[in-house]
Amino acid sequence: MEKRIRVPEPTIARLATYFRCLADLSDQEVGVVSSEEIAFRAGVKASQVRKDLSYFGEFGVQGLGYPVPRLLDRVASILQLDQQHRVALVGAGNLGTALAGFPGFARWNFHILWIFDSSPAKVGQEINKITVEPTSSLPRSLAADLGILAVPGPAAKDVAQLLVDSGVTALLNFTGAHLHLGSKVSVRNVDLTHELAILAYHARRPDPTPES
Amino acid sequence: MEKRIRVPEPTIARLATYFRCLADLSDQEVGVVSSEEIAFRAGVKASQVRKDLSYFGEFGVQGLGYPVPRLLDRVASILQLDQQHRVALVGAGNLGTALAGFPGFARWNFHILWIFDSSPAKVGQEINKITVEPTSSLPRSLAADLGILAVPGPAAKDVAQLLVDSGVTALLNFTGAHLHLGSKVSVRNVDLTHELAILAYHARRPDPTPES
DNA sequence: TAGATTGTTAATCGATTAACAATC
DNA sequence: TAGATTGTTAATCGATTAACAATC
Repeated sequence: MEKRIRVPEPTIARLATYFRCLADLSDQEVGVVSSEEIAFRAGVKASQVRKDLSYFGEFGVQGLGYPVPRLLDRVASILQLDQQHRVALVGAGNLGTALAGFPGFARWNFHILWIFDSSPAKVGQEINKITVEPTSSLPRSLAADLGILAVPGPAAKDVAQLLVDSGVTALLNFTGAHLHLGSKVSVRNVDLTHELAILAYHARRPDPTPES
Repeated sequence: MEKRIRVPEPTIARLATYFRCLADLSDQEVGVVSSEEIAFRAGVKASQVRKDLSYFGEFGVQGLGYPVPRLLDRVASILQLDQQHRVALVGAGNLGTALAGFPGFARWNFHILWIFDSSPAKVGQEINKITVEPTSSLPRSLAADLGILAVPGPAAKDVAQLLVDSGVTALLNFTGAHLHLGSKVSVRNVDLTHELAILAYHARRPDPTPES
C-alpha cells in the first residue's frame, strides 16, 4: 500500500465480519488461515478479503496465508476494538433497556456508562447497575465517544443534538428519523420497520425465474 | 417501463424511506410532491427518486409532480405494506420482549402473532397479549410469512431452520450469526455489535483532510 | 404558450472480481 | 525446487447521476 486511498464503507462493514471469524478461529487455536477460508466463513470472495485488507497494509505470508493472532490484533486495532468505548444511551424504554443489557456489547469492548430518559418515572431507576438520569441534564460534557438513540421518533432530532453538544461524535440511531448533524458526526441508522418492509417485499416473491 | 428489469436492492431500501416521507406528506394533507422534495426529505438526489420509481411504473405528471395519495398507495403496494404480515418471533429475552412491543411494527402492518422461547421459565408467560410457546414445538405449520430471530448466537442456525421448516420465507436476524438458508429465504441481518464497530472506526477520526 | 417536472438514456462513478506476477 | 497463496493491477460489473426530450 502506497498512497492513502479512501477506504470504501462496505470494506469497514466487512472488516467487522472478518473480526468475528478471526475471533472464532483464534478460539479454535487455528494458527494460520487463507483468504479463501476467511472468505468462505464471511460469505464473500477471497479476492474481496485480500483487497479489503490491502487498504490497511500487508498482513499475510505468500504461499501460506495469514497468521491468525496477528491479523486478529490488526483488525481489532483498525476498528479500534482494542480500546474501551464509552457509550451514552438515551431512552430507557423496552428497546433501550434491552440494549443496556445486550451481552454482545461488553465482549466487543463497548460499555454503556450513561443512561438518560425524559420520563420522571424512569429517572433514578437502576438499569444494569447504571442509574437513569434525566435527559434534561443534557447537554453536558460526557467523555463518551458513542451515543445510542432509542427514543420515540419525534424526539430524535433534539436528543441527537444534545448528544452531539455533549461531545459524542458517532451515533447509533434506532428512531427511524433522518438526522442531519454535519459531517463531523457519524450516524448509523437501524430502522427495524424498514428491515421488515424490505423483507415483506421479498417474502413469497420467488426470484424472477428467467423464462426462455 | 418495458422490460421487467432486476430491481437493485438499494432501491427497495430507499422505497421504504420514500414511504415514510409520503406518509408524512399525506398526514400534512399535501396533494402533490416533486421528486426534488421527496429527494430532499429522504437525503438522496432527485434523479435517484425518479429512477427508483421508474422500475415500477410511471406515477407522476410531467410539469407537476406526483399526486401524494396515489404514490403512497402504489409504494405501499410495491412493498406489500397494504396487507397484514404475520410475524413469528423466537427469543423472549430482553431484546425479543422489546421487539414484541415495538410500536412501529403495528403501524406498518406487521403483527407478531407467535412468540417462542426455549426456557421453561418463559414458556406460558404472556408478552403483549401473546402466550410464549416452547421452541421445541417447532417446526409446525405457522401461517407466518416473516420470522424474527432474537436468540443467542449459538442457537441461531438451528432455530432459523425450524422457522423455515414452519413456512417462514423471510427472516430478520439479530443473532450476528451468518445464516445459509438457500435462495428461497430472504434474510436481513441486524448486527448491533457490527454497527458499533463501524461507528468506532469512524469516531474521533476526522475525515482525511486532503492535504495536497 | 411558457414554465415546470417527469421518465429515460447515456455518462460517470465506485466497488467487486479475475487474473497473475511476486514470493514464501 | 514445486506448490501455494498473497498483494495488486486491470477488467468487469452495477449503481448513481446528469442531461434532456417528452409532455403536462
